[in-house]
Amino acid sequence: MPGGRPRSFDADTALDRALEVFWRHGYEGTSLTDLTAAMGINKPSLYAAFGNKEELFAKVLARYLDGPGAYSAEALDAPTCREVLERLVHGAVDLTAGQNTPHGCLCVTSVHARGPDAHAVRQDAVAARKAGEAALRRRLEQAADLPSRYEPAALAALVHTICDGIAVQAAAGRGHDELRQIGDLALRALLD
Amino acid sequence: MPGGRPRSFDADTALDRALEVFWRHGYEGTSLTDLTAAMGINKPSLYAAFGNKEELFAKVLARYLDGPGAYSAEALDAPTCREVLERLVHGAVDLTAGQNTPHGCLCVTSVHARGPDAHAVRQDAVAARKAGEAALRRRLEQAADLPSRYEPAALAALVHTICDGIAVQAAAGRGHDELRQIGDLALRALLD
DNA sequence: CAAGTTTTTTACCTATCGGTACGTTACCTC
DNA sequence: GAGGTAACGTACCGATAGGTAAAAAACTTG
Repeated sequence: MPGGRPRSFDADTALDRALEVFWRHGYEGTSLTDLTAAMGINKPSLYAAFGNKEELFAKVLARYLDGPGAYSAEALDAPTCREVLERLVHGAVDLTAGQNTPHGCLCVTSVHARGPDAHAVRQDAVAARKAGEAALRRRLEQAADLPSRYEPAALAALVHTICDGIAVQAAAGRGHDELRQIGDLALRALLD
Repeated sequence: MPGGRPRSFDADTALDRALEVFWRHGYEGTSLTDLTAAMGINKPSLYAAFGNKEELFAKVLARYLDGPGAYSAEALDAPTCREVLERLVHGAVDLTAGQNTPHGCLCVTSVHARGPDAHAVRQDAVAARKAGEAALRRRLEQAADLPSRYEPAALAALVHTICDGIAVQAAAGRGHDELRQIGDLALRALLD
């Protein structure tokens, strides 16, 4: 029964192109023209495949979270508390100051999209951030080796705050190696 | 010789209104209509008094830095190293999660304005951030009580990173009291 | 009061924004 | 091959973006 002209582009690679653009220029700094140019499709194709700009961004954010941002969940599988935090901090540095990717974190830049049309987008980013922190808190609650001076919730919040700071620094132009040193210093202060 | 119609508004209070709007909605999320409405003047008056949107923002940023942001420079006058860092961190919490001001830091949100028309604005913000960190580094270099495990430059960078993280958390909706606890935990980890 | 100066107001400019109507093209099924 | 279906390209929509031209209004100086 179905038929119809087949799609001339791959939806996943198109999403990856959109991710690159949103990541580099932010939600508000990205126009539909930027998107269609990068994705290699026209506006009607974009709308048919992904909905409007907001919905496209939601799909892009999801792809970001379980692509480049997947380290954040995977870090929780590390055996020791120290290793979990190391992987989170080092992962944040690598993600936000990578060589072949835009600088900064999509989830952090999107929190700062505060124009009238960016409400939904900001909410999406805030929700993703809350989920990530809650996961870390649960991991720390069940840790046998958490230093006794820390409450899980408080440490989880602080670690996420430090990772946010790293993302800001990366977005402001600080390079990977310098950020790595900052991260290591933070880890030492927290755990030694 | 000079004469002319007198200005019907006060330039400084108009700047304060513009600051409130830019702070709340970001550079890219703020339109000239938003600005003129908040400032109580029309566009031609705005252009005559402050130049274009970019120049207005630069003036607003300067006003922000030595108004709400002045704590950052004043903190350096504290007698002890610990007190300097305390005042910086607590100041960041109060600034970014204040009751009567928008949440977040203008300087941090502006780093995330990455659209095509926001180049100059982003550069302004980055420059202000660099200056602030350099001032802290110099203060720590001349400190007699800097814990020996720290290099001044590295600690300055880390403290500013933590303050950036606090600003992000505030922009994402975390409240003042929670942020204060996060800041105190960071201070304890750094200095105890 | 007249001349000169500066601000204010209104109305408008072009470019671009996100989003869509519509006719054409390419495919599958019969 | 004919008919149905879905994506394609083009050309367009109203709204709004940042920015400005020009005349009316309010002041100072002579």
